Amino acid sequence: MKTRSQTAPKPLKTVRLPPVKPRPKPPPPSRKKGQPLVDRRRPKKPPTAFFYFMEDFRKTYKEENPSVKSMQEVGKACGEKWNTMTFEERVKYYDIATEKRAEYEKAVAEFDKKKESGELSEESDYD
DNA sequence: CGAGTGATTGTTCGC
DNA sequence: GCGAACAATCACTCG
Repeated sequence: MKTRSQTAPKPLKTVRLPPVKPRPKPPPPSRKKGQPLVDRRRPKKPPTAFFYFMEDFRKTYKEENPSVKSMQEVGKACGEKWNTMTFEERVKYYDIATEKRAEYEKAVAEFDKKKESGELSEESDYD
């Protein structure tokens, strides 16, 4: 047990995320044709540690509460559990999220590169 | 039949 | 520094 660095889990460095606010044109999810829409536009924001936790929590919750239908209740349960979780447990998810963000950063760099190349000049046409 | 809604926290950007 | 907005999930609901 080395020093329990119970400090706030924020070893995250500021990564340059592309502006997600100005959504020029949200691609219709109905477009099942062709490749996943992830390749069409900028990579979406990676899920946060909380979401990774929810991903696992979801299954457990559904198994213990098969009567639950909407995610709203699960979301609440997740938030409550998340707050009761210990720092060490949360760190596990933080670590995943951090790693994922690194990959995302890379994806953005590549995406930007392609954009300049002209491959993704624009959404010429979904079809 | 299609797309939005709702609830949770985390992360990031703009000013 | 704060506010706004978006990330996944999935039954339900409106037009």
